[in-house]
Amino acid sequence: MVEKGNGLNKGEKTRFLLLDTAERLFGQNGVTATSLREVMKVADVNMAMVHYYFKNKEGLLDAILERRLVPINQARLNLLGKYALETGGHPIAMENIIRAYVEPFIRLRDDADQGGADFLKLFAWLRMEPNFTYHQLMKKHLGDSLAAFQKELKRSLPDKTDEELNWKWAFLGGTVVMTITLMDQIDWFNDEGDMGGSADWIIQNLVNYTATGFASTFAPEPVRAGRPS
Amino acid sequence: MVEKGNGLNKGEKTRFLLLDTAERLFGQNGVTATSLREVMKVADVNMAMVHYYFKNKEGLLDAILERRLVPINQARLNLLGKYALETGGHPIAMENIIRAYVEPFIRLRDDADQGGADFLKLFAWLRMEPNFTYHQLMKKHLGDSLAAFQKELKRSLPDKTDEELNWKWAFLGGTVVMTITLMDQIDWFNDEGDMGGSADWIIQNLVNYTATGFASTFAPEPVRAGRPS
DNA sequence: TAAAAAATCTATCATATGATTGATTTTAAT
DNA sequence: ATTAAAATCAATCATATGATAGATTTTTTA
Repeated sequence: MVEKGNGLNKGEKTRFLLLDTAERLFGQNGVTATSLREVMKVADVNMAMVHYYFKNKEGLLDAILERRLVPINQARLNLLGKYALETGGHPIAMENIIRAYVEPFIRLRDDADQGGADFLKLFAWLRMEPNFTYHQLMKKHLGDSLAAFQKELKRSLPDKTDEELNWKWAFLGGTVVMTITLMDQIDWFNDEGDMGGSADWIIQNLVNYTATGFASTFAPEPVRAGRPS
Repeated sequence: MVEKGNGLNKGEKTRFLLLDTAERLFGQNGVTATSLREVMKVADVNMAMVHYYFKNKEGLLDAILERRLVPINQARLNLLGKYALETGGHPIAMENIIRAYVEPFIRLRDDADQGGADFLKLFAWLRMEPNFTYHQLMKKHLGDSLAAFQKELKRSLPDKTDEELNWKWAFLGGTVVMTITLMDQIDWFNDEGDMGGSADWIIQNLVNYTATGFASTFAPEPVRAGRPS
């Protein structure tokens, strides 16, 4: 329900219906575990429609990712740009780099439609999935904005090696993914309730935690054959 | 090949063979994406053997988890006990709590057999998997040691709320999972090579990073209906 | 209103899956 | 050597899956 029923012709309507339904089921049960038949049944749409609109299951997933990640990337870059403007040429504070990356993403949770939250789960699952095809799909939709963040990262912490920054950025990714999983999962520790808290609160703490971690010191890089440091 | 072929009778031998093979394939391709037929084919063992030894696919996964996690939990608690002894009644330093938790786990990567590394991937994937059955399996095998760590955590950082500690512990989990994924994945950033480094180096940095993060400050906890703080 | 295009439907293909049964072989015990 | 138990095997069941082809309906265009 990203697009309400405003002025959509018949085809667009079922296309969106499929995207919404698949996003929900993929997020709730995982991509592999969700059959196209199930999607069609829930959406109350004919079997053949997936192939008509998306060619195949992978195409469907691709469209889901695109629909959400294009605006997300845009928002991330906008925020990054805003912070860059504020500092007037100086490096952006770590907190703000992280915030620019995390905030548009986590905020999906509070989207008017449940779809945002479902997408987050789908994304978290996808990030950990060993399936290479799915990974490539993700990178395809994330790749562009990543470079900008890497650049700002390096500017903000010029003394750190690329390897250290890459690892820490990955740590951030893991924290984000786990946050997503936990926001929605039953409490991992208590078997009841959730680990709720508003998106704002979570974002704030996630940013603080990660920014602090970025300040930590990595051990001297071990010498590795064939990789110039 | 956790157990070499010493003194195993026929049944135990194929049982271990199945565990090894399934662990490898589950880790490399994911549980859902790996069919029992594939496992049997690779192990060169008859189809019915899974059900003979493990009842079904879930039973197989269960056995895999148990084989690895029982010693891991033991090692974790041993380390924690060692550090507790060293401090002589005083709270254990955050670094050491985290190290006790992380080290036995990450070190699986350097096991003589590739199985340890495969298991790590399996575990990481499992942690993010929405499938509730699989989650319960994990908790069943992790539950016991978790309490001990929570207790030491609280002792070490008595001023933090339980909620903050739970969140940060979850952050640690996410970082660990991402580390596992990354240790073995082709470089997420550069499309080539891996993000290697010895297990020791990685553990050291992971511990530093996370311990630093634990010192960060959470925003004041928002009031939540029905949940006493 | 007639023709063209878009969208939907029914039916089906080819294959993969987890699971089970009952016969058969191998191993261990007497 | 004989017998009981353990382990393996081939064959099959019931079902689920992604995908496609071709007919049919609906919508749009001229």
